[in-house]
Amino acid sequence: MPEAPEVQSVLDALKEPLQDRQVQSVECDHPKLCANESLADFAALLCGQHFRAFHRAGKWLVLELDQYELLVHLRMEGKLYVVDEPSEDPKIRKHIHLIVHLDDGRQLCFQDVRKFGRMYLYPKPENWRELPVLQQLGPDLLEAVPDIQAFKASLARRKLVIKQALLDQKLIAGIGNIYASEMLFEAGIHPDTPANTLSLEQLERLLQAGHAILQRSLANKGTTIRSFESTPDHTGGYQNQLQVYGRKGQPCPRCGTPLVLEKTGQRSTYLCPNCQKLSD
DNA sequence: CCTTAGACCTGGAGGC
DNA sequence: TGCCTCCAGGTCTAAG
Repeated sequence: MPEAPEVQSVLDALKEPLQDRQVQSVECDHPKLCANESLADFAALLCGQHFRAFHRAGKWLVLELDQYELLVHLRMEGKLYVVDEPSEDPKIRKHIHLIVHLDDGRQLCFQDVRKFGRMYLYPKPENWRELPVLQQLGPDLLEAVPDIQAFKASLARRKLVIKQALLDQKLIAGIGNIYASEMLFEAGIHPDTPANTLSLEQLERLLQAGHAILQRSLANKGTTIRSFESTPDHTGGYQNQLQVYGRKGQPCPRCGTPLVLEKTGQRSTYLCPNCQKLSD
């Protein structure tokens, strides 16, 4: 579900309620939630810690504690939010897999229908950016437009199409399936173009467009297609500005040609067959 | 090293 | 109403 703007929206919503709060106790019913600690150790290590700082890298949330970094990846449908009391609706309640009780009586909840979301708990390094999982990530496109020469070089010896390259977090971080379609449309590039055939100018146009789209989406608190909420009842607003994603058959906003849906590497891709020509 | 299919999960939507 | 199939904002793994 969430891409960089949605993750940033979640993080922004957590900062105020979590700042300097202490963990009193932890309830967790999902042994696989924390990928690098047993359930018992995970809960025990969290207890007594205070939330001290908050960061995002790509689609990762980084919650800094006194002695640990808690990394959270929401994957497709994970939600992380603070409430006075979690919902009593059993349909929601059954998907809350972690409750962290805070010293002000409020509760940090992790809710995830599909149980794809994952957390890691690591001892705090000197700098949070040294965390092993984050070392794998390419430059973050929400944060800045990366160096285009370097990006081109990273694609040079790869045999993959540009749509797939945009989704590879090692090459560039923060883009997901929605914004990949949007930025390719904005830049007028066909998703199946071999990534290593794009010119510097094309890549520049693509990443500039992508950065602007991610920033604009963040300003709207993200995109809500199915289920995204930064906090309960707070949906994003960017879905109203999507140009192509989810709009199969509707007229291209630029030329009026019906938009099409195709699969690239098992994932849906939306494009305008007229504005985004293959060949070259 | 790189690429690709399958796995991980659940629920909603649409066809019959 | 019920059953079946397909689909979903992501990423890891196993195998070629």
